[in-house]
Amino acid sequence: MTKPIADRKPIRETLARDDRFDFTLIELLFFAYRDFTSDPDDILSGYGFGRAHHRVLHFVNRMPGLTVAELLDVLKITKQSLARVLKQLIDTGHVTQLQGPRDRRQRELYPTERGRALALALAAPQSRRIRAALEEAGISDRSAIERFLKAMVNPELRAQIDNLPGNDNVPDREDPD
Amino acid sequence: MTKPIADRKPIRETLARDDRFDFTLIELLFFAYRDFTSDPDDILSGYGFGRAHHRVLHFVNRMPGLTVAELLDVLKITKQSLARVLKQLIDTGHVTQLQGPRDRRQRELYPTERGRALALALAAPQSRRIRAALEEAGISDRSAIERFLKAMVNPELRAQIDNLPGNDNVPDREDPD
DNA sequence: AAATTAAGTCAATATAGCTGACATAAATTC
DNA sequence: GAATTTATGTCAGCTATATTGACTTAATTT
Repeated sequence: MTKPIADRKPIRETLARDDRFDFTLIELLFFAYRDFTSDPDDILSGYGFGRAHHRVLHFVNRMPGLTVAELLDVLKITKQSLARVLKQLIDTGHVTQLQGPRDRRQRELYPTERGRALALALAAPQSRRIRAALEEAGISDRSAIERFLKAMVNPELRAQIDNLPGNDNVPDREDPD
Repeated sequence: MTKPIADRKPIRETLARDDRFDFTLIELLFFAYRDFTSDPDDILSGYGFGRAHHRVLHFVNRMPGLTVAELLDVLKITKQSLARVLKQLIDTGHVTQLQGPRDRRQRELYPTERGRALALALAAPQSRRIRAALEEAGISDRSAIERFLKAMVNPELRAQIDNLPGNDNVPDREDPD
């Protein structure tokens, strides 16, 4: 006997239709997100940057002056992971650090002109894709998409989304009945 | 002069409201997808598996008998990337290979009982999250979410989605007017 | 018989994340 | 004022996931 690795008999049936599983939306989220991120990925590779740089650049542009700790909290990565990426963005003149005015231990992060331009260049194709999708899909109630995606986020993190500029206008659905 | 790295002057203004950019949906997609994938990630780490194993396992379960080449085409990764992950799934008895009946060069991939069970265990929390989100967001027209996500996918890949079992019922919107 | 195809494998590389340990400076607490 | 905590930065090493390129084997097609 080689190894008792259970039963290797092949299952030939696909997954049955089952109310407990939503394969359609699971797969749509996978494919949609993959193509959604491919637009900026192509641009970034020209700079030697990756998706990690994009995320840092995006939030530094959306929340200019946020501290390193705040950025870590938004991205949910470790200080060491951020370090390399942030250093590259600073070295290439996309991001600038300023000593915190109240607490001089803090480093406030700001985009430079160059960093702002790159952030917009990355957001442009993603925005075009979203706009085209809303139109093609004939979405009349855009807020339904926003409510759904927001409800997919862990509840304790939703406040963070509201605190981003221009996002406080999407209430968590306060029961309109 | 140190290095002419353009202008390092910090930009203190956040990104202006601008019709050309959809920061709200860009960020919602980021946060929603991150939390959506965190559910299976936690389970997978207990097996020493990662997200790559999840994707392979998922599609082998959804399309039992698909060949290695077909799987590569769905995942859009290289043969060498798949090799390690697939080998681990086969070694642990989650996936089985059968020689193709027509073309004996092909290897048809099937889930085992164990692989089927794990695929369902991974789909369960994701499906629960989706169901809760649809409910919390008060989505009356679920098909709008499906149409939007599908329209986010590159057009040439949408046929692939239709070919998955149970998905041929979400037309690309053939202009209902 | 020759060319092509499906799959597998070897080696090297890149990116993005991780843990743990430690250093520095500034702020807070005792 | 001394001790502790906090914010940031940095070193070293590790893991997972992907890449490219080169090559092999076996089977099919031309």
